[in-house]
Amino acid sequence: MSLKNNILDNLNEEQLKAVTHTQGAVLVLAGAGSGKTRVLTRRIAYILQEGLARANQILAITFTNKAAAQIKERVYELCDEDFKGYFPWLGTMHSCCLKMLRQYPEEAGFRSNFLIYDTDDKKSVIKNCMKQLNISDKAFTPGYIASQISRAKDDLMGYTEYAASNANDFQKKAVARIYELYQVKMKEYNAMDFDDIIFNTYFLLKNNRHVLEYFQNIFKYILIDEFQDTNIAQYRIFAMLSMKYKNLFVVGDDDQSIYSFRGANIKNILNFEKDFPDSAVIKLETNYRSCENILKAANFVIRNNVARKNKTLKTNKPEGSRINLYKAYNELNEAIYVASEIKKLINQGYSYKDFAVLYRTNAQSRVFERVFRERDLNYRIFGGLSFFSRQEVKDVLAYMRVVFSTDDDASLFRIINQPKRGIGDTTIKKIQAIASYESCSSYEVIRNSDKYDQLSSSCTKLKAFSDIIEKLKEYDMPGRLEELYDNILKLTGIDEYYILEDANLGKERVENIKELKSAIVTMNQAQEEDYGELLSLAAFLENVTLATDADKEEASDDYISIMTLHSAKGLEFKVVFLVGMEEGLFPSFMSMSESFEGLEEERRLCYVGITRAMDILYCVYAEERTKFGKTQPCDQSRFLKEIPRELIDAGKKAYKGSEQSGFSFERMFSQDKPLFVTKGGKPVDIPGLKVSSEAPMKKEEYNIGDRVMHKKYGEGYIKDLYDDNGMDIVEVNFDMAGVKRLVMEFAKLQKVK
DNA sequence: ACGTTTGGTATTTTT
DNA sequence: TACCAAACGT
Repeated sequence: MSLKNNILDNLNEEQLKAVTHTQGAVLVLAGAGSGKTRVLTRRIAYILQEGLARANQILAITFTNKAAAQIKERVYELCDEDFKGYFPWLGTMHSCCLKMLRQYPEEAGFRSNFLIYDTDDKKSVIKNCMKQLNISDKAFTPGYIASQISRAKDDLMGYTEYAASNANDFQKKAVARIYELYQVKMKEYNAMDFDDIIFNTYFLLKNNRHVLEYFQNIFKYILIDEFQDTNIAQYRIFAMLSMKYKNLFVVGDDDQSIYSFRGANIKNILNFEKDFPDSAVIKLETNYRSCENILKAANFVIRNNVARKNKTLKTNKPEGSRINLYKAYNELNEAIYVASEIKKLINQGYSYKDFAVLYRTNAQSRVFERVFRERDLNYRIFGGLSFFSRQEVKDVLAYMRVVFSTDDDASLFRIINQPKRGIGDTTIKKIQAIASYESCSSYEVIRNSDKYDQLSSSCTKLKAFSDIIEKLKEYDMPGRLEELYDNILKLTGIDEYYILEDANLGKERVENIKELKSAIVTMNQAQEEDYGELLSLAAFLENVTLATDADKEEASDDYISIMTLHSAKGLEFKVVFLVGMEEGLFPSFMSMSESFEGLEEERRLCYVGITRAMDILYCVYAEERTKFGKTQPCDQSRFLKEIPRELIDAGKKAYKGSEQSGFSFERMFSQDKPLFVTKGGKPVDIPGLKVSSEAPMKKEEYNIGDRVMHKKYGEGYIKDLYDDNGMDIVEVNFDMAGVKRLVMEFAKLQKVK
């Protein structure tokens, strides 16, 4: 392995120690901007250079996809040539654990083609469980149940333990029942949720000695980034794996722990020192990122937290400008102000990529998107709902998933009537009842629907559906994913269906599923280039659920980053705008109602936000903001008050321009609803004009061009008559209501002379 | 079986 | 507001 010789250049004493201390466990407490990533990547390169391990004997864990990509890139940069065919295990907790599970699915209790369920899938399974158990979704929201189950798994509690430890709690006993049924169903579906990936990996290693030993022998070096954000289950896994070589290296900062809502546990740091009593502890306390004023502000904010190790970061950078504070009228004015400041700074020589707009909630992104687009500013919104979670994309993916695994009921019932093929709720209930009685999969019932009397009426439709799936299975082969995609569209006609359903929305949907195809093509190419092998359906589906949009290539890399404070962790920008700094929004109302711990976590989040900035920091809040459709007055965030006045430049007055008014004409006129038109633009029922409900119209009696009368839509001309999947459809162009597609059997049209 | 309307409700952060 | 489920009518 030949490496560039600068691996140890430009490191301070502590950093150097962290890089070169390669014997035994190491705990690095790294403040914000103290060169954590640099240490991590150099250490990997150093281990390789010294020949202490081959690349594939190194396991490096990050918290987000973005961080994994970044570290990968930097490690590759540091190493001149490739890794001689060996690759380090470098990825998120979830992707690395999944890799182990894929290697030993049977030992983990799953069939090899198990699938990963995302949050949506998970919620829909929980909903079904609640229905089945007759637990009203008013008692608990599915979201609450989901988080209870997650927390339990984070603490390695299965449903049995959960039930046992909550035996006296009436409500939690109900949760335990749902938890149990949920796990039973997931097993039937041969599926895991995100938390199961971790949970099952733990028990895979714990219960299978040979598997544990296999991986213990592989991983000579284990590195974990963002250690403060790991939960108990995650920590246990990697502690177990490193018991042989004991080379566990963890980096973290208690002040940046912002994921306790996901079970992250500071106790892990204490456990670490207990489990590895000889561990070296290294502190990185010099910040190389932010100007002094910014760092001072961050320190002043974070010192208000009670539960923290006392430390103060120092910087060697210049004082810099003071923190800009701006009070906007409302969220629109806020976005306009940010846009104008960005334009101003761009004229002074900054470029788009130097800016980040950070907010507490994804919902805040909208205004920025609109305003930036109007002003031709290059931007990119991270997070929010990912491309792969759009309805239409999920539809097509559901076909792919069912082809891959017919046990996947969540996907199966998503597409069984999408596009409409006349299979409704009643039929679905029957199928599920039969499946549980026969203890086979729902898909098997569908495929053999002719054998069940209860399904006689829908058997033809069900067969037609399963025939499509069976035909598609032919393409479940590495390298044939594009064909699979093409045939899904061809055999289901789902693209035409979207258009038929709603011409405008449909167009957008078709665009999106076309983009899915280019995603397939891109991933296929990447797979060939990186690994010299064809992309399998399994690998594709996994990428799609586990990867967010981090790996989506952008045409230009010069854009303003717009994202939540959470996604900004680990990143840095020359200019940062912290927007929506208002009580109730940030700190969020939810966190304040919990406990003081919730508030402290918000404060850490604020600390993370401030320390993202290198040169200039803006804090913006609005006097009033629209929340749930209502305009509400806002107070500035308590965090702003924690920054001493002398660090703040509040001289920024309201943005002077034609658009400054707090009263928004734009909003007033952009309402969808016209003021003086009858409801929905449709004619209102006129009393006295009754249409007798006669026998259903017969196809033979009508022709294209006939004038007909409809009870609700009024009069119009028949535009088209045709058969759609066994249903007679009539399309009528109504004078008032426009073109409507009606099922002849129910339309009850009357001929008009 | 499907489409539309209505009424009720939720509203944090991510793999 | 925006989204969803149940109710209602076709």
